[in-house]
Amino acid sequence: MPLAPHQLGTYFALSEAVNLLQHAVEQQLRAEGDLSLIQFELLARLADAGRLSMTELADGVVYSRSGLTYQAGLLEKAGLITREPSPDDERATLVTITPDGLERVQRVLPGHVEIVSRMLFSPLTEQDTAELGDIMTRVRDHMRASPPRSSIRKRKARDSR
Amino acid sequence: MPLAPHQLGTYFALSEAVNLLQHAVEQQLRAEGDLSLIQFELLARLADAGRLSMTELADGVVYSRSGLTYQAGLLEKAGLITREPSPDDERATLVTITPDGLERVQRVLPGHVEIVSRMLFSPLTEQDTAELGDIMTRVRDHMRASPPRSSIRKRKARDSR
DNA sequence: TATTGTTATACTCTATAACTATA
DNA sequence: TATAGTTATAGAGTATAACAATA
Repeated sequence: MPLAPHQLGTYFALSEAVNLLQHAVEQQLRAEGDLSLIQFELLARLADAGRLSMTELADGVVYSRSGLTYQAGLLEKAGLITREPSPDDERATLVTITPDGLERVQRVLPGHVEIVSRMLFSPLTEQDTAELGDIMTRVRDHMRASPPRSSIRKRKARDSR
Repeated sequence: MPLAPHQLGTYFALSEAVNLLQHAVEQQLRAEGDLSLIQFELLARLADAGRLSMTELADGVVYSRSGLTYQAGLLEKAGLITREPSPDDERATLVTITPDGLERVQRVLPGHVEIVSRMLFSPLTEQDTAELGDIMTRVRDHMRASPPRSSIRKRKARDSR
């Protein structure tokens, strides 16, 4: 089924707007907190959850395990997180945010929020925001429920080893 | 002004969904056409416009000039575009898509469209799509009209040299 | 055997600054 | 002086495969 013309326009506007927003946010995080977007997301998740295993931390960040190890290494070297073996499962590593890490998140959060408010929400009514949230929540849940073919391929390839 | 709770949820759903979609699209473009998303976007713009200067090509792709030169170098080496000096303005470089480049775009387009249809649009009604398009078009135009502070800083820095 | 995580490695991408040439 | 584009270079991010250790 080909895309209808209005679908194409919707897709382009969506991609372009999110790219512009992410680009602006990356500049802000780098300037005010010396953090990449992914590092901020990891810290924000930890600030919310307190302590997570590497696998839990990777969930939702769409990341290879080695990539997460790399980023965790940077954050640990910067003193923003600590890693320790889990007592429950000795294969697992528990990641904890440090006071410095919390301080860093709090430092960049106002600027982050200000940009998102100004760029994304300022031209929207409350009803727009609610509709957008409803639509994108449905889309996200749909995507999470039906993984792309690449994941299926990977699972099949792994299964047939 | 802090974000209202429902704004935060909207922002997260939006970011996460677009990230998942882009990740899937990148896998598909790489697998079926050996192209990065940016290379595909550049080729698609050229397929539509036929011939563009480097500056025109950069518009909308949010890219440093050197980054565009790098990507154009890759595409030219792959035989998908050609570059030639402009007769009108000898500083400018005109970029043209080759028959091979067009063929490459056409090769990956069906898979691309299929993924976007399945991941983004399949859980949406026509009205959802229209609303999403309307909202994101407004947001995108707003972002384009009011550039982020970093651009202002750059202009001011340049002006005061 | 499967899972958790790390390491080694190679590659891609991106940004900055310096540079050339034209307007 | 400003603009179009390239180059050199350095750093960051990413992915794959091989690996060790535990479940």
